[in-house]
Amino acid sequence: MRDMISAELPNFMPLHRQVKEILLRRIANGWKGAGEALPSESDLAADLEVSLGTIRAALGLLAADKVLVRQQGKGTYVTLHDEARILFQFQRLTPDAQARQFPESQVLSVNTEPPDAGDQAQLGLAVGEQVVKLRRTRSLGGLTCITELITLPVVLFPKIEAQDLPNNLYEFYSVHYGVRIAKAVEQLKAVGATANDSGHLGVPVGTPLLQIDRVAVDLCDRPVERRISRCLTDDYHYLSKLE
Amino acid sequence: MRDMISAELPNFMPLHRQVKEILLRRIANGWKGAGEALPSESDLAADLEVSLGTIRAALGLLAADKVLVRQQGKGTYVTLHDEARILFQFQRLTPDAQARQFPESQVLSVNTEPPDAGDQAQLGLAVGEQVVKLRRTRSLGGLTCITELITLPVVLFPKIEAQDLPNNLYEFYSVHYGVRIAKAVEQLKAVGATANDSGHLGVPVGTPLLQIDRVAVDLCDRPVERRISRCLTDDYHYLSKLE
DNA sequence: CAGTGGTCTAGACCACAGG
DNA sequence: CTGTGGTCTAGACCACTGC
Repeated sequence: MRDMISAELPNFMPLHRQVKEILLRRIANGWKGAGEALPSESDLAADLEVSLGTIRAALGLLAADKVLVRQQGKGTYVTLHDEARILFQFQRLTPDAQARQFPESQVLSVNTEPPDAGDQAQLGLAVGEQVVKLRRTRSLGGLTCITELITLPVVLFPKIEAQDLPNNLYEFYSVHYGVRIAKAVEQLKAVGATANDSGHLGVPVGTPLLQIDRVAVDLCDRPVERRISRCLTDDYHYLSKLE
Repeated sequence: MRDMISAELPNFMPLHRQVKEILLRRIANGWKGAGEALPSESDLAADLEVSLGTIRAALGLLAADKVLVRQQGKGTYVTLHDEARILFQFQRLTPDAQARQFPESQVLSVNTEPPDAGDQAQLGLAVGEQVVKLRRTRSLGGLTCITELITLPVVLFPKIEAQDLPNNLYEFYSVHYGVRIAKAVEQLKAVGATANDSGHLGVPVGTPLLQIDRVAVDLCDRPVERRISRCLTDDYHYLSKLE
């Protein structure tokens, strides 16, 4: 078994970490789709020829990374990017007085363009590589409060201009392009509304907005989406947990 | 053993969770101070009459919660709130072009006052309970870029007005008042600079600032500090990881 | 009922720190 | 060298799910 693992993954690691990486790689390659069940612990243990405890450690790590969901008595499933999960993991903007909710979206335009310097760096693009820029506005509780500019490498998302884009993009990426968002890093700043923001949000130029510059990565930590959101925060706040 | 645990902690939980809670309670009560080493795994196992694996699971949970730090070959230690750790866990405001650094502080005033409605709710104060309000400014790389208002229940921090307050408050709380900050929740908004902000930061009234409203809790999840920071973000950003 | 994941145990061996 | 935590194993029993 150690030999088999070494063949699949040369570098040294504890066994349970190696098992984790093997399973992660398999999942990233489409071995099991979102929502599908993995084989049982004992089947996996037999398959990979390691003990149950080692398999459990690996599955536990993947569950902690939110790649898998485990349910006693049922099985282990590949995480589904349904709205509830997106809301929990990625939607940090919350109404001050109510529960978190999924924002509605209105697409403004979709264009293939050359990337700017920031896109180039954040998405790790090859020289000359083109990107798709998706502009939209979003509303929470009926009030338009976000302008959004989404940048995607055209290589990963061919012909996305022709598609009908839903509200929940991460689920859409997964279903139509096999691109699964695993996590993201956001940089926040306070900025003044531009003329463009002003028109869409109905506030004066210079109004303080919360700008969120997000880079989302897939299961293998490759950056696949950049998203700049500019949000009105009079009745909303961004929630951040430090633990 | 089960009976002994039941005596210390009546409600049902898996054994390793119970062990975790027992150790957490002991630490919160000053059993071991910040930086001190815990007994070895086998000593703890013998003491609590559970298997090594169970002790390891409990210690692993506490390490994941950053209450403990484990070092192979040395031992298990209560987490120390040194600058490096504070920087890593609580200092999310980062220069755009440089590494994270610890901000310098200038104390403006320290006063005992009645709490406002927000303090009352966020800190879970008893009716009529007084608070200490600490106002200061902070600078990163020589430039004053943050105004800060810190609110503390006077019950937990008696005579703090008379103390000389250092830059690293969380370490100070731990050493002088036995209050150990474990984690925090922050609510972020974009706001316009007030006349007060304007004076301290040297920017026009209305300049967009990032307002961070933090409530920090101790090991037992009791809120112990509220802190409202208003930050210039021209050359800084707030880093948030979604995982 | 059978099959799943959840918990607990006991014991072995390894890697590392420090005298 | 001893003692620490880190890893791996094997096997037992429990709790939950769904037929």
